[in-house]
Amino acid sequence: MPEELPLIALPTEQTERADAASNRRRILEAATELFAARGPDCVSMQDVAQAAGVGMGTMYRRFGDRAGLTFALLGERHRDLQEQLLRGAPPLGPGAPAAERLHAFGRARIALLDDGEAQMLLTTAKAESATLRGPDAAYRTHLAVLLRDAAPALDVEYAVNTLVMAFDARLHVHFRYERDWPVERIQAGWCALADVWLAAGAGAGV
Amino acid sequence: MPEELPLIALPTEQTERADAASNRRRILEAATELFAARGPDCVSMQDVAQAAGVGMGTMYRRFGDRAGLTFALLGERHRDLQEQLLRGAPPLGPGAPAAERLHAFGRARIALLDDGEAQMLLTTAKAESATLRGPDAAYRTHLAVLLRDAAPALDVEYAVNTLVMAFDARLHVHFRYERDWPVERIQAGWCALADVWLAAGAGAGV
DNA sequence: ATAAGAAGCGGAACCTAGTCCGCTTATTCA
DNA sequence: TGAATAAGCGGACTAGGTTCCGCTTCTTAT
Repeated sequence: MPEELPLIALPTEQTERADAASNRRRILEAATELFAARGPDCVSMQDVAQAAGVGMGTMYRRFGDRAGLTFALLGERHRDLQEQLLRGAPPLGPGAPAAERLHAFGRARIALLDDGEAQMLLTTAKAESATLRGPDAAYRTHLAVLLRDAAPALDVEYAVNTLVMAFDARLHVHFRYERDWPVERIQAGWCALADVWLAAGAGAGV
Repeated sequence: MPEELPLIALPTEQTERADAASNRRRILEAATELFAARGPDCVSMQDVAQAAGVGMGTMYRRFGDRAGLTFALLGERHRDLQEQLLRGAPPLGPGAPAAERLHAFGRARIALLDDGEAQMLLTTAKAESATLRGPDAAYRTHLAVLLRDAAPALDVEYAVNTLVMAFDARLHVHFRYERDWPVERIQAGWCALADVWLAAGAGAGV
């Protein structure tokens, strides 16, 4: 039996009108270009709307807010990773021991964060954390499943949260550019956290 | 020898001009009243300035930004807690074993968060986390000292971050009001996290 | 084919955090 | 006491995210 399916929802439902779908695509393309060209902190929603040739209303109808647009832009990479988690080869995919799968996942996720994602997420810093609504929301299930199997003695929900909070974009930027840590140190730290939960939870259960 | 002194800076330096100090006081009083009366999410910086009888320039000269004002409002409670950590009776103050001190601190800090602080911090959600600049910034040192002594085998800086990230206001509100957890569960989760780091780090060191 | 209605659209208006700058006032020192 | 000066002040202004609403366009059922 495969794990639960915490797939990131594909934004394009079939009930979307043709012009709406084309606008969505144009907005995403325009945003991708502008973000790449100027950096995400020098691109306003106006800029994107103008470049895409749509009005503000359209932007906000499609994506809800700036965070929604950002998450949509990040969606593809995360759908790939998620696909690997569900059906890829071990250690990312099923088949490897929990500790190895956790490590592989953590490293991969932090690598994405390090590859421009953190900067993008920082520009969305409104009233909610990416952890609860953004890409990482989808990984909670994955982590919960792994922990529940391998460390049943834990308050799995709490442990999962410590693990995803560690993907916080501001924290990543802090470590990386204010403290000059190499990515590997952040990844190692995360793996240690995962191990530590596993060790603590393995005892009582099974 | 006492621990290092990560004291939250008192905002009133003696070099502050008399009118400036009085304005600071009036702003803080006005903000306290308005926040209490309407809730922090229904009070703009304009509102506070008007109620205090000062201009916007004064607000921003005194407190830098909305987050600065909020942190100042929270300051007193945190100075109290910090005082207890440094010079109070065990288990908060010096003298108790590290695990007990960590538990006592975590519970106290989460109690503050639960007592209105989370809602206030949510309205500041700009480009930085309270973890890096707000009240919790001051607790990093405390945690680092305790961990360094009791668990020298760890990457203490990373572990400290997982511990303070768990004080995230959004996360707290999520657990508390969207998932309806009792405070005690959050506190227990945090204590478990602290224990788990201690257990992992105690082995190799000393 | 066409009319009815839902879905979508544009962009001006709004709200609020944060900045700027010319004027005012407390302080200090002769 | 009375300049000189640095600190502080007010409030109009800017910028950017978000909302609103009257108009347009796609869809579909007849």
